Amino acid sequence: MSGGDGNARSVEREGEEGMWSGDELHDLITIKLTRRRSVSPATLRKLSEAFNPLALIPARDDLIVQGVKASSCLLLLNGFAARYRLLRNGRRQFTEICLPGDFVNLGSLLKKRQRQGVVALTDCRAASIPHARLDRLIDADGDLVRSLWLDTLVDGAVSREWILALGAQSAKERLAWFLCELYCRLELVGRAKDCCFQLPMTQAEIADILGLSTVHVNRVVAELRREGLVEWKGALVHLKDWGGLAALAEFDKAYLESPPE
Amino acid sequence: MSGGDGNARSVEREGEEGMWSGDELHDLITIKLTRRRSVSPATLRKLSEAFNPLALIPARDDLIVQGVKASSCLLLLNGFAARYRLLRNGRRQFTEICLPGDFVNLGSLLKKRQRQGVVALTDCRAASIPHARLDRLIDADGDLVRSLWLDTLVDGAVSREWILALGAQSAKERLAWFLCELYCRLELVGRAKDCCFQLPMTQAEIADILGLSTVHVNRVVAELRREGLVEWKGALVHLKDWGGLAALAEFDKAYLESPPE
DNA sequence: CGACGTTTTGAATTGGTTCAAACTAAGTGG
DNA sequence: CCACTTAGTTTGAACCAATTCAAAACGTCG
Repeated sequence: MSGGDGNARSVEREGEEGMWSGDELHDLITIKLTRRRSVSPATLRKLSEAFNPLALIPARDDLIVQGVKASSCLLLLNGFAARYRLLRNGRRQFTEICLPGDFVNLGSLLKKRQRQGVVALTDCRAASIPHARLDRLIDADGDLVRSLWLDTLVDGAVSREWILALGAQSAKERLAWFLCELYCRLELVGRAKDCCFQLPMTQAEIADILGLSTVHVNRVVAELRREGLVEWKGALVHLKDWGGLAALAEFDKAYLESPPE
Repeated sequence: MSGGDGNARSVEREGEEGMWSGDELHDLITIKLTRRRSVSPATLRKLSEAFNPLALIPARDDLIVQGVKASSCLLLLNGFAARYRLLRNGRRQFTEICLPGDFVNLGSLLKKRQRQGVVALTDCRAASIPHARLDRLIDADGDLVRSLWLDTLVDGAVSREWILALGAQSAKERLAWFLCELYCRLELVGRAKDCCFQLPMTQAEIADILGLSTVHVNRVVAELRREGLVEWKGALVHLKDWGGLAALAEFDKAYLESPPE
Protein backbone atom coordinates (compact mmCIF):
# COMPACT_ATOMS: atom_id res chain seq x y z
CA MET A 1 0.00 0.00 0.00
CA SER A 2 1.99 2.85 1.31
CA GLY A 3 5.66 3.11 0.61
CA GLY A 4 7.94 0.39 1.74
CA ASP A 5 7.54 -2.31 4.24
CA GLY A 6 9.06 -1.95 7.62
CA ASN A 7 6.67 0.63 8.87
CA ALA A 8 3.62 -0.06 6.79
CA ARG A 9 2.25 3.41 7.36
CA SER A 10 5.14 5.59 6.37
CA VAL A 11 6.07 6.63 2.91
CA GLU A 12 9.27 8.25 1.84
CA ARG A 13 8.70 11.91 1.24
CA GLU A 14 11.12 13.15 -1.34
CA GLY A 15 10.61 16.64 -2.60
CA GLU A 16 8.23 15.25 -5.19
CA GLU A 17 5.30 17.16 -3.84
CA GLY A 18 3.18 18.20 -6.75
CA MET A 19 4.87 15.79 -9.12
CA TRP A 20 2.81 12.97 -10.43
CA SER A 21 2.20 10.86 -13.39
CA GLY A 22 -0.95 11.97 -15.09
CA ASP A 23 -1.21 8.50 -16.56
CA GLU A 24 -1.57 6.94 -13.16
CA LEU A 25 -4.51 9.14 -12.34
CA HIS A 26 -6.00 8.66 -15.78
CA ASP A 27 -5.76 4.89 -15.48
CA LEU A 28 -7.31 4.80 -12.05
CA ILE A 29 -10.22 7.00 -13.09
CA THR A 30 -10.75 4.87 -16.13
CA ILE A 31 -10.93 1.71 -14.08
CA LYS A 32 -13.18 3.40 -11.59
CA LEU A 33 -15.68 4.97 -13.97
CA THR A 34 -15.82 2.47 -16.78
CA ARG A 35 -16.06 -0.71 -14.78
CA ARG A 36 -19.79 -0.44 -14.38
CA ARG A 37 -20.78 1.89 -17.19
CA SER A 38 -19.19 3.27 -20.29
CA VAL A 39 -17.78 6.75 -20.41
CA SER A 40 -16.18 8.15 -23.53
CA PRO A 41 -12.37 8.25 -23.70
CA ALA A 42 -12.54 11.95 -24.48
CA THR A 43 -14.43 12.69 -21.29
CA LEU A 44 -12.09 10.52 -19.27
CA ARG A 45 -9.14 12.43 -20.62
CA LYS A 46 -10.70 15.82 -19.97
CA LEU A 47 -11.66 14.69 -16.51
CA SER A 48 -8.26 13.43 -15.55
CA GLU A 49 -6.64 16.58 -16.89
CA ALA A 50 -8.92 18.71 -14.76
CA PHE A 51 -7.35 17.54 -11.50
CA ASN A 52 -4.94 19.64 -9.52
CA PRO A 53 -1.48 18.30 -8.79
CA LEU A 54 -1.48 15.67 -6.14
CA ALA A 55 -1.16 16.21 -2.44
CA LEU A 56 0.48 14.03 0.18
CA ILE A 57 -1.40 13.52 3.41
CA PRO A 58 0.46 11.86 6.27
CA ALA A 59 -1.20 9.07 8.24
CA ARG A 60 -3.58 10.27 10.94
CA ASP A 61 -4.18 13.64 9.35
CA ASP A 62 -7.66 14.56 8.29
CA LEU A 63 -8.25 14.57 4.55
CA ILE A 64 -11.64 16.10 5.14
CA VAL A 65 -12.37 18.10 8.22
CA GLN A 66 -15.80 17.67 9.72
CA GLY A 67 -18.20 20.52 9.06
CA VAL A 68 -15.96 22.42 6.69
CA LYS A 69 -17.37 23.48 3.35
CA ALA A 70 -15.58 21.85 0.46
CA SER A 71 -14.97 23.47 -2.90
CA SER A 72 -13.41 20.50 -4.60
CA CYS A 73 -13.68 16.73 -4.68
CA LEU A 74 -10.79 14.56 -3.63
CA LEU A 75 -9.74 11.39 -5.39
CA LEU A 76 -7.62 8.98 -3.39
CA LEU A 77 -4.74 7.62 -5.45
CA ASN A 78 -2.92 5.74 -2.82
CA GLY A 79 -3.39 4.67 0.76
CA PHE A 80 -6.37 4.01 3.00
CA ALA A 81 -8.68 6.56 4.56
CA ALA A 82 -11.84 6.38 6.61
CA ARG A 83 -14.87 8.50 7.31
CA TYR A 84 -15.56 8.59 11.02
CA ARG A 85 -17.45 10.15 13.83
CA LEU A 86 -16.60 10.56 17.49
CA LEU A 87 -19.25 10.15 20.13
CA ARG A 88 -19.53 11.75 23.54
CA ASN A 89 -18.83 8.41 25.19
CA GLY A 90 -15.40 8.48 23.60
CA ARG A 91 -16.13 5.84 21.03
CA ARG A 92 -15.14 6.32 17.44
CA GLN A 93 -17.09 4.69 14.65
CA PHE A 94 -15.89 4.50 11.08
CA THR A 95 -18.70 4.73 8.56
CA GLU A 96 -16.89 4.38 5.27
CA ILE A 97 -13.54 3.02 4.16
CA CYS A 98 -11.91 4.82 1.25
CA LEU A 99 -9.50 2.90 -0.94
CA PRO A 100 -7.34 3.92 -3.88
CA GLY A 101 -9.58 5.04 -6.72
CA ASP A 102 -12.35 6.20 -4.41
CA PHE A 103 -13.68 9.70 -4.39
CA VAL A 104 -13.31 10.64 -0.77
CA ASN A 105 -16.01 13.28 -0.86
CA LEU A 106 -17.75 13.14 -4.19
CA GLY A 107 -20.94 14.12 -2.41
CA SER A 108 -19.51 17.50 -1.55
CA LEU A 109 -20.27 18.54 -5.11
CA LEU A 110 -23.96 18.70 -4.21
CA LYS A 111 -23.84 18.69 -0.44
CA LYS A 112 -21.10 21.14 0.38
CA ARG A 113 -20.81 20.55 4.07
CA GLN A 114 -19.85 17.09 5.25
CA ARG A 115 -20.90 16.11 8.71
CA GLN A 116 -18.19 13.55 9.17
CA GLY A 117 -14.46 13.88 8.90
CA VAL A 118 -12.22 11.60 6.86
CA VAL A 119 -8.92 10.57 8.36
CA ALA A 120 -5.92 9.09 6.57
CA LEU A 121 -5.25 5.63 7.97
CA THR A 122 -1.96 5.49 6.12
CA ASP A 123 0.02 8.09 4.28
CA CYS A 124 -2.11 9.01 1.31
CA ARG A 125 -1.73 10.57 -2.09
CA ALA A 126 -4.76 12.34 -3.41
CA ALA A 127 -5.70 14.71 -6.22
CA SER A 128 -8.52 17.19 -6.14
CA ILE A 129 -10.80 18.60 -8.77
CA PRO A 130 -12.59 21.89 -8.21
CA HIS A 131 -16.36 21.67 -8.09
CA ALA A 132 -16.73 24.23 -10.81
CA ARG A 133 -14.67 22.20 -13.26
CA LEU A 134 -16.38 18.95 -12.43
CA ASP A 135 -19.74 20.63 -12.76
CA ARG A 136 -18.89 21.78 -16.25
CA LEU A 137 -17.76 18.32 -17.33
CA ILE A 138 -20.92 16.83 -15.94
CA ASP A 139 -23.10 19.19 -17.89
CA ALA A 140 -21.28 18.29 -21.05
CA ASP A 141 -21.61 14.54 -20.74
CA GLY A 142 -24.68 12.70 -19.50
CA ASP A 143 -22.72 9.47 -19.25
CA LEU A 144 -20.34 11.04 -16.78
CA VAL A 145 -23.08 12.13 -14.38
CA ARG A 146 -24.59 8.71 -14.56
CA SER A 147 -21.30 7.02 -13.88
CA LEU A 148 -20.60 9.22 -10.88
CA TRP A 149 -24.13 8.87 -9.59
CA LEU A 150 -23.80 5.12 -9.96
CA ASP A 151 -20.68 5.33 -7.87
CA THR A 152 -22.74 7.00 -5.14
CA LEU A 153 -25.31 4.24 -5.46
CA VAL A 154 -22.68 1.56 -4.99
CA ASP A 155 -21.45 3.41 -1.90
CA GLY A 156 -24.99 3.20 -0.61
CA ALA A 157 -25.10 -0.53 -1.28
CA VAL A 158 -21.85 -0.91 0.64
CA SER A 159 -23.33 1.00 3.56
CA ARG A 160 -26.38 -1.22 3.63
CA GLU A 161 -24.21 -4.32 3.74
CA TRP A 162 -22.40 -2.74 6.63
CA ILE A 163 -25.69 -2.13 8.43
CA LEU A 164 -26.53 -5.75 7.86
CA ALA A 165 -23.26 -6.89 9.36
CA LEU A 166 -23.49 -4.62 12.39
CA GLY A 167 -27.13 -5.31 13.03
CA ALA A 168 -27.45 -9.00 12.46
CA GLN A 169 -24.09 -10.72 12.47
CA SER A 170 -21.76 -12.04 15.14
CA ALA A 171 -18.27 -10.69 15.66
CA LYS A 172 -16.74 -13.52 13.68
CA GLU A 173 -19.15 -13.10 10.79
CA ARG A 174 -18.54 -9.36 10.73
CA LEU A 175 -14.81 -9.78 10.53
CA ALA A 176 -15.19 -12.30 7.73
CA TRP A 177 -17.51 -9.92 5.91
CA PHE A 178 -15.04 -7.09 6.28
CA LEU A 179 -12.15 -9.10 4.89
CA CYS A 180 -14.22 -10.28 1.95
CA GLU A 181 -15.43 -6.83 1.07
CA LEU A 182 -12.07 -5.21 1.36
CA TYR A 183 -10.45 -7.88 -0.74
CA CYS A 184 -13.03 -7.47 -3.51
CA ARG A 185 -12.81 -3.73 -3.55
CA LEU A 186 -9.03 -3.79 -3.64
CA GLU A 187 -8.98 -6.36 -6.37
CA LEU A 188 -11.30 -4.18 -8.45
CA VAL A 189 -8.61 -1.49 -8.54
CA GLY A 190 -5.71 -3.88 -8.92
CA ARG A 191 -4.48 -3.61 -5.35
CA ALA A 192 -5.07 -7.23 -4.43
CA LYS A 193 -4.92 -10.61 -6.07
CA ASP A 194 -4.64 -14.31 -5.30
CA CYS A 195 -6.54 -13.78 -2.07
CA CYS A 196 -3.71 -11.67 -0.66
CA PHE A 197 -3.62 -8.00 0.20
CA GLN A 198 -2.01 -5.41 2.43
CA LEU A 199 -4.23 -4.32 5.26
CA PRO A 200 -2.46 -1.40 6.91
CA MET A 201 -4.76 -1.08 9.91
CA THR A 202 -4.40 -1.80 13.56
CA GLN A 203 -6.81 -4.09 15.33
CA ALA A 204 -8.07 -1.04 17.20
CA GLU A 205 -9.05 0.53 13.89
CA ILE A 206 -10.78 -2.62 12.76
CA ALA A 207 -12.65 -2.57 16.05
CA ASP A 208 -13.90 0.91 15.20
CA ILE A 209 -15.14 -0.39 11.87
CA LEU A 210 -16.89 -3.45 13.21
CA GLY A 211 -18.29 -1.87 16.36
CA LEU A 212 -16.31 -4.23 18.60
CA SER A 213 -13.68 -3.84 21.28
CA THR A 214 -10.02 -4.18 20.33
CA VAL A 215 -9.64 -7.16 22.58
CA HIS A 216 -12.48 -8.98 20.95
CA VAL A 217 -11.21 -8.26 17.46
CA ASN A 218 -7.97 -9.83 18.51
CA ARG A 219 -9.75 -12.95 19.73
CA VAL A 220 -11.79 -13.28 16.59
CA VAL A 221 -8.73 -12.83 14.39
CA ALA A 222 -7.13 -15.62 16.36
CA GLU A 223 -10.18 -17.77 15.79
CA LEU A 224 -10.15 -17.27 12.01
CA ARG A 225 -6.47 -18.11 12.01
CA ARG A 226 -6.97 -21.19 14.11
CA GLU A 227 -9.65 -22.43 11.76
CA GLY A 228 -7.34 -21.97 8.80
CA LEU A 229 -9.55 -19.39 7.12
CA VAL A 230 -6.93 -16.66 7.00
CA GLU A 231 -3.23 -16.13 7.37
CA TRP A 232 -2.37 -12.71 8.73
CA LYS A 233 1.15 -11.56 9.41
CA GLY A 234 1.72 -7.89 10.06
CA ALA A 235 -0.15 -5.98 7.39
CA LEU A 236 -0.25 -8.88 4.96
CA VAL A 237 -3.50 -10.80 4.83
CA HIS A 238 -4.03 -14.01 2.96
CA LEU A 239 -7.58 -15.35 2.66
CA LYS A 240 -6.68 -19.02 2.63
CA ASP A 241 -10.22 -20.26 2.32
CA TRP A 242 -12.28 -17.80 0.33
CA GLY A 243 -15.26 -20.11 0.12
CA GLY A 244 -15.28 -20.67 3.84
CA LEU A 245 -15.04 -16.99 4.63
CA ALA A 246 -17.70 -15.99 2.13
CA ALA A 247 -20.04 -18.66 3.44
CA LEU A 248 -19.43 -17.63 7.01
CA ALA A 249 -20.17 -14.00 6.21
CA GLU A 250 -22.91 -14.81 3.68
CA PHE A 251 -20.91 -12.58 1.40
CA ASP A 252 -21.84 -12.13 -2.25
CA LYS A 253 -19.80 -9.58 -4.13
CA ALA A 254 -22.58 -8.82 -6.61
CA TYR A 255 -23.35 -5.51 -4.92
CA LEU A 256 -19.89 -4.21 -5.78
CA GLU A 257 -20.04 -5.09 -9.41
CA SER A 258 -21.54 -3.84 -12.59
CA PRO A 259 -25.18 -4.47 -13.26
CA PRO A 260 -25.39 -7.70 -15.26
CA GLU A 261 -27.31 -5.96 -18.03
CA MET B 1 -44.41 -11.30 3.09
CA SER B 2 -47.59 -13.06 2.21
CA GLY B 3 -50.76 -11.21 1.33
CA GLY B 4 -52.17 -8.91 3.96
CA ASP B 5 -55.13 -10.16 5.89
CA GLY B 6 -57.60 -8.00 7.68
CA ASN B 7 -55.87 -6.52 10.67
CA ALA B 8 -55.02 -3.16 12.08
CA ARG B 9 -52.76 -2.49 9.15
CA SER B 10 -55.22 -2.83 6.37
CA VAL B 11 -56.88 0.00 4.64
CA GLU B 12 -60.23 -0.11 2.89
CA ARG B 13 -59.83 -1.04 -0.73
CA GLU B 14 -62.57 0.57 -2.73
CA GLY B 15 -62.47 0.17 -6.45
CA GLU B 16 -60.32 3.26 -6.68
CA GLU B 17 -57.37 1.35 -8.02
CA GLY B 18 -55.76 3.50 -10.61
CA MET B 19 -57.52 6.63 -9.43
CA TRP B 20 -55.46 9.31 -7.86
CA SER B 21 -55.10 12.95 -7.59
CA GLY B 22 -52.24 14.07 -9.77
CA ASP B 23 -51.93 17.09 -7.52
CA GLU B 24 -51.09 14.95 -4.55
CA LEU B 25 -48.23 13.34 -6.42
CA HIS B 26 -47.12 16.64 -7.86
CA ASP B 27 -47.07 18.26 -4.44
CA LEU B 28 -45.12 15.44 -2.86
CA ILE B 29 -42.52 15.44 -5.62
CA THR B 30 -42.21 19.18 -5.36
CA ILE B 31 -41.56 19.00 -1.64
CA LYS B 32 -39.15 16.15 -2.13
CA LEU B 33 -37.08 17.58 -4.96
CA THR B 34 -37.09 21.27 -4.21
CA ARG B 35 -36.41 21.16 -0.50
CA ARG B 36 -32.68 20.93 -0.98
CA ARG B 37 -32.19 22.26 -4.49
CA SER B 38 -34.21 24.13 -7.02
CA VAL B 39 -35.88 22.40 -9.91
CA SER B 40 -37.93 24.26 -12.48
CA PRO B 41 -41.73 24.11 -12.19
CA ALA B 42 -41.93 22.95 -15.79
CA THR B 43 -39.72 19.95 -15.07
CA LEU B 44 -41.65 19.13 -11.93
CA ARG B 45 -44.87 19.15 -13.88
CA LYS B 46 -43.48 17.00 -16.68
CA LEU B 47 -42.03 14.63 -14.13
CA SER B 48 -45.21 14.19 -12.16
CA GLU B 49 -47.18 13.65 -15.34
CA ALA B 50 -44.82 10.91 -16.40
CA PHE B 51 -45.89 8.60 -13.60
CA ASN B 52 -48.19 5.67 -14.15
CA PRO B 53 -51.45 5.46 -12.24
CA LEU B 54 -50.96 4.50 -8.66
CA ALA B 55 -50.86 1.00 -7.27
CA LEU B 56 -52.02 -0.27 -3.91
CA ILE B 57 -49.73 -2.67 -2.10
CA PRO B 58 -51.10 -4.43 0.96
CA ALA B 59 -49.05 -4.63 4.13
CA ARG B 60 -46.46 -7.40 4.15
CA ASP B 61 -46.29 -7.66 0.37
CA ASP B 62 -43.02 -6.97 -1.37
CA LEU B 63 -42.89 -3.71 -3.27
CA ILE B 64 -39.58 -4.75 -4.71
CA VAL B 65 -38.61 -8.35 -5.00
CA GLN B 66 -35.01 -9.21 -4.29
CA GLY B 67 -32.90 -9.91 -7.36
CA VAL B 68 -35.54 -8.96 -9.90
CA LYS B 69 -34.61 -6.55 -12.64
CA ALA B 70 -36.62 -3.33 -12.43
CA SER B 71 -37.75 -1.29 -15.41
CA SER B 72 -39.29 1.57 -13.50
CA CYS B 73 -38.77 3.55 -10.30
CA LEU B 74 -41.35 3.52 -7.57
CA LEU B 75 -42.39 6.56 -5.57
CA LEU B 76 -44.08 5.89 -2.26
CA LEU B 77 -47.09 8.16 -1.76
CA ASN B 78 -48.45 6.71 1.38
CA GLY B 79 -47.47 4.19 4.01
CA PHE B 80 -44.21 2.79 5.31
CA ALA B 81 -41.93 0.32 3.60
CA ALA B 82 -38.52 -1.13 4.38
CA ARG B 83 -35.60 -2.60 2.55
CA TYR B 84 -34.48 -5.80 4.20
CA ARG B 85 -32.38 -8.88 4.02
CA LEU B 86 -32.81 -12.28 5.57
CA LEU B 87 -29.83 -14.19 6.91
CA ARG B 88 -29.27 -17.89 7.18
CA ASN B 89 -29.53 -17.71 10.94
CA GLY B 90 -33.12 -16.60 10.51
CA ARG B 91 -32.52 -13.00 11.42
CA ARG B 92 -33.98 -10.22 9.36
CA GLN B 93 -32.27 -6.87 9.15
CA PHE B 94 -33.86 -3.77 7.72
CA THR B 95 -31.40 -1.54 5.95
CA GLU B 96 -33.56 1.36 4.86
CA ILE B 97 -36.90 2.76 5.88
CA CYS B 98 -39.00 4.27 3.09
CA LEU B 99 -41.52 6.96 3.97
CA PRO B 100 -44.07 8.83 1.88
CA GLY B 101 -42.27 10.88 -0.75
CA ASP B 102 -39.33 8.50 -0.93
CA PHE B 103 -38.24 6.82 -4.09
CA VAL B 104 -38.23 3.20 -3.09
CA ASN B 105 -35.74 2.13 -5.73
CA LEU B 106 -34.42 5.20 -7.44
CA GLY B 107 -31.13 3.39 -7.80
CA SER B 108 -32.67 0.87 -10.13
CA LEU B 109 -32.42 3.47 -12.87
CA LEU B 110 -28.67 2.86 -13.00
CA LYS B 111 -28.33 -0.40 -11.12
CA LYS B 112 -31.11 -2.52 -12.51
CA ARG B 113 -30.92 -5.40 -10.16
CA GLN B 114 -31.50 -4.78 -6.47
CA ARG B 115 -29.96 -7.19 -4.04
CA GLN B 116 -32.42 -6.50 -1.29
CA GLY B 117 -36.18 -6.68 -1.27
CA VAL B 118 -38.47 -3.94 -0.04
CA VAL B 119 -41.50 -4.93 1.99
CA ALA B 120 -44.59 -2.86 2.73
CA LEU B 121 -44.83 -2.39 6.48
CA THR B 122 -48.31 -0.95 6.10
CA ASP B 123 -50.67 -0.79 3.18
CA CYS B 124 -48.97 1.45 0.68
CA ARG B 125 -49.88 3.57 -2.29
CA ALA B 126 -47.13 4.03 -4.83
CA ALA B 127 -46.69 5.33 -8.34
CA SER B 128 -44.08 4.21 -10.79
CA ILE B 129 -42.24 5.94 -13.56
CA PRO B 130 -40.62 3.93 -16.35
CA HIS B 131 -36.85 4.19 -16.53
CA ALA B 132 -37.01 5.29 -20.15
CA ARG B 133 -39.19 8.29 -19.37
CA LEU B 134 -37.17 9.30 -16.34
CA ASP B 135 -34.01 8.96 -18.36
CA ARG B 136 -35.34 11.35 -20.96
CA LEU B 137 -36.34 13.92 -18.38
CA ILE B 138 -32.95 13.69 -16.78
CA ASP B 139 -31.19 14.33 -20.04
CA ALA B 140 -33.29 17.38 -20.60
CA ASP B 141 -32.66 19.03 -17.25
CA GLY B 142 -29.36 19.08 -15.42
CA ASP B 143 -31.05 20.36 -12.27
CA LEU B 144 -33.23 17.29 -12.12
CA VAL B 145 -30.31 14.86 -12.23
CA ARG B 146 -28.59 16.82 -9.53
CA SER B 147 -31.65 16.86 -7.35
CA LEU B 148 -32.14 13.12 -7.69
CA TRP B 149 -28.47 12.45 -7.19
CA LEU B 150 -28.58 14.62 -4.08
CA ASP B 151 -31.43 12.48 -2.87
CA THR B 152 -29.19 9.44 -3.22
CA LEU B 153 -26.49 11.27 -1.30
CA VAL B 154 -28.85 12.03 1.55
CA ASP B 155 -29.83 8.36 1.63
CA GLY B 156 -26.16 7.60 2.02
CA ALA B 157 -25.87 10.04 4.91
CA VAL B 158 -28.83 8.36 6.55
CA SER B 159 -27.15 4.97 6.15
CA ARG B 160 -23.98 6.24 7.75
CA GLU B 161 -25.89 7.55 10.75
CA TRP B 162 -27.45 4.13 11.02
CA ILE B 163 -24.02 2.50 10.97
CA LEU B 164 -23.00 4.87 13.72
CA ALA B 165 -26.00 3.93 15.83
CA LEU B 166 -25.56 0.20 15.34
CA GLY B 167 -21.84 0.24 15.80
CA ALA B 168 -21.33 2.60 18.68
CA GLN B 169 -24.54 3.23 20.58
CA SER B 170 -26.44 1.40 23.31
CA ALA B 171 -29.94 0.05 22.81
CA LYS B 172 -31.48 3.08 24.45
CA GLU B 173 -29.47 5.52 22.38
CA ARG B 174 -30.33 3.65 19.20
CA LEU B 175 -34.02 3.79 19.90
CA ALA B 176 -33.81 7.49 20.66
CA TRP B 177 -31.88 8.02 17.43
CA PHE B 178 -34.47 6.12 15.45
CA LEU B 179 -37.37 8.12 16.85
CA CYS B 180 -35.58 11.39 16.19
CA GLU B 181 -34.71 10.50 12.64
CA LEU B 182 -38.12 9.22 11.77
CA TYR B 183 -39.80 12.26 13.24
CA CYS B 184 -37.61 14.63 11.23
CA ARG B 185 -38.08 12.76 8.00
CA LEU B 186 -41.84 12.61 8.44
CA GLU B 187 -42.02 16.26 9.33
CA LEU B 188 -40.12 17.10 6.15
CA VAL B 189 -42.98 15.67 4.11
CA GLY B 190 -45.74 16.98 6.33
CA ARG B 191 -46.55 13.68 8.00
CA ALA B 192 -45.60 14.75 11.50
CA LYS B 193 -45.70 17.86 13.62
CA ASP B 194 -45.64 19.04 17.23
CA CYS B 195 -43.41 16.12 18.13
CA CYS B 196 -46.21 13.65 17.32
CA PHE B 197 -46.44 11.05 14.60
CA GLN B 198 -47.94 7.73 13.64
CA LEU B 199 -45.49 4.88 13.84
CA PRO B 200 -47.24 1.88 12.34
CA MET B 201 -44.64 -0.70 13.26
CA THR B 202 -44.51 -3.52 15.74
CA GLN B 203 -41.76 -3.75 18.29
CA ALA B 204 -40.52 -6.81 16.45
CA GLU B 205 -40.04 -4.67 13.34
CA ILE B 206 -38.25 -2.00 15.30
CA ALA B 207 -36.01 -4.74 16.65
CA ASP B 208 -35.11 -5.67 13.08
CA ILE B 209 -34.20 -2.06 12.41
CA LEU B 210 -32.08 -1.56 15.50
CA GLY B 211 -30.43 -4.96 15.52
CA LEU B 212 -31.97 -5.85 18.89
CA SER B 213 -34.29 -8.54 20.18
CA THR B 214 -38.00 -7.81 20.45
CA VAL B 215 -37.90 -8.25 24.19
CA HIS B 216 -35.15 -5.75 24.60
CA VAL B 217 -36.86 -3.18 22.41
CA ASN B 218 -39.84 -3.51 24.69
CA ARG B 219 -37.72 -2.89 27.76
CA VAL B 220 -36.04 0.12 26.25
CA VAL B 221 -39.35 1.59 25.15
CA ALA B 222 -40.53 1.19 28.73
CA GLU B 223 -37.42 2.97 29.92
CA LEU B 224 -37.93 5.96 27.64
CA ARG B 225 -41.52 6.16 28.81
CA ARG B 226 -40.55 5.92 32.45
CA GLU B 227 -38.09 8.74 32.02
CA GLY B 228 -40.75 10.90 30.45
CA LEU B 229 -38.96 11.20 27.13
CA VAL B 230 -41.76 9.76 25.03
CA GLU B 231 -45.42 8.92 25.20
CA TRP B 232 -46.35 5.99 23.02
CA LYS B 233 -49.83 4.57 22.77
CA GLY B 234 -50.57 2.13 19.98
CA ALA B 235 -49.15 3.61 16.81
CA LEU B 236 -49.15 7.17 18.11
CA VAL B 237 -45.81 8.45 19.32
CA HIS B 238 -45.27 11.73 21.11
CA LEU B 239 -41.71 12.88 21.69
CA LYS B 240 -42.35 14.70 24.95
CA ASP B 241 -38.79 15.82 25.45
CA TRP B 242 -37.18 16.44 22.10
CA GLY B 243 -34.10 17.98 23.63
CA GLY B 244 -33.59 15.06 25.95
CA LEU B 245 -33.98 12.50 23.20
CA ALA B 246 -31.73 14.35 20.78
CA ALA B 247 -29.07 14.73 23.46
CA LEU B 248 -29.31 11.07 24.40
CA ALA B 249 -28.93 10.00 20.77
CA GLU B 250 -26.47 12.78 19.90
CA PHE B 251 -28.86 13.49 17.11
CA ASP B 252 -28.42 16.47 14.82
CA LYS B 253 -30.83 16.69 11.93
CA ALA B 254 -28.42 18.63 9.73
CA TYR B 255 -27.69 15.58 7.62
CA LEU B 256 -31.30 15.42 6.47
CA GLU B 257 -31.52 19.02 5.44
CA SER B 258 -30.46 21.25 2.63
CA PRO B 259 -26.85 22.24 2.45
CA PRO B 260 -26.48 25.62 4.16
CA GLU B 261 -24.29 26.73 1.27
C1' DC C 1 -66.84 -15.30 23.39
C1' DG C 2 -62.53 -17.22 21.49
C1' DA C 3 -58.45 -16.54 18.87
C1' DC C 4 -54.50 -14.46 17.32
C1' DG C 5 -51.02 -11.02 17.10
C1' DT C 6 -48.70 -8.07 20.10
C1' DT C 7 -46.84 -6.25 24.37
C1' DT C 8 -45.11 -7.08 28.85
C1' DT C 9 -42.71 -9.47 32.71
C1' DG C 10 -39.37 -12.89 34.72
C1' DA C 11 -35.22 -15.75 35.04
C1' DA C 12 -31.22 -17.89 33.10
C1' DT C 13 -27.63 -17.52 29.74
C1' DT C 14 -24.15 -15.63 26.70
C1' DG C 15 -21.38 -12.85 23.50
C1' DG C 16 -18.81 -9.28 24.00
C1' DT C 17 -16.68 -5.59 27.14
C1' DT C 18 -13.56 -3.88 30.49
C1' DC C 19 -9.55 -3.61 33.02
C1' DA C 20 -5.04 -5.01 33.75
C1' DA C 21 -0.82 -6.91 32.61
C1' DA C 22 2.54 -9.45 29.74
C1' DC C 23 4.54 -9.92 25.43
C1' DT C 24 6.45 -8.57 20.67
C1' DA C 25 8.47 -5.77 17.27
C1' DA C 26 10.29 -1.69 15.55
C1' DG C 27 12.42 2.70 16.07
C1' DT C 28 15.78 6.08 18.75
C1' DG C 29 19.62 7.68 20.54
C1' DG C 30 23.82 7.04 23.33
C1' DC D 1 25.17 -2.56 19.20
C1' DC D 2 22.55 -2.43 23.09
C1' DA D 3 19.28 -0.31 26.54
C1' DC D 4 15.08 2.51 26.19
C1' DT D 5 10.71 3.73 24.32
C1' DT D 6 6.60 3.37 22.13
C1' DA D 7 2.84 1.19 19.48
C1' DG D 8 0.54 -2.78 18.80
C1' DT D 9 -0.83 -7.62 19.93
C1' DT D 10 -2.04 -11.21 23.03
C1' DT D 11 -3.84 -13.45 27.31
C1' DG D 12 -6.65 -13.79 31.67
C1' DA D 13 -10.54 -12.95 34.62
C1' DA D 14 -14.53 -10.36 36.24
C1' DC D 15 -18.46 -8.20 34.61
C1' DC D 16 -22.54 -6.50 32.01
C1' DA D 17 -25.74 -5.44 28.24
C1' DA D 18 -28.57 -7.76 25.58
C1' DT D 19 -30.43 -12.45 24.26
C1' DT D 20 -33.17 -16.45 24.82
C1' DC D 21 -36.85 -19.04 26.40
C1' DA D 22 -41.16 -19.19 28.60
C1' DA D 23 -45.36 -17.60 30.03
C1' DA D 24 -48.78 -14.11 31.22
C1' DA D 25 -51.57 -10.06 30.03
C1' DC D 26 -53.67 -7.12 26.42
C1' DG D 27 -56.67 -5.72 22.65
C1' DT D 28 -59.13 -6.15 18.70
C1' DC D 29 -61.85 -8.31 15.53
C1' DG D 30 -64.53 -11.99 13.39
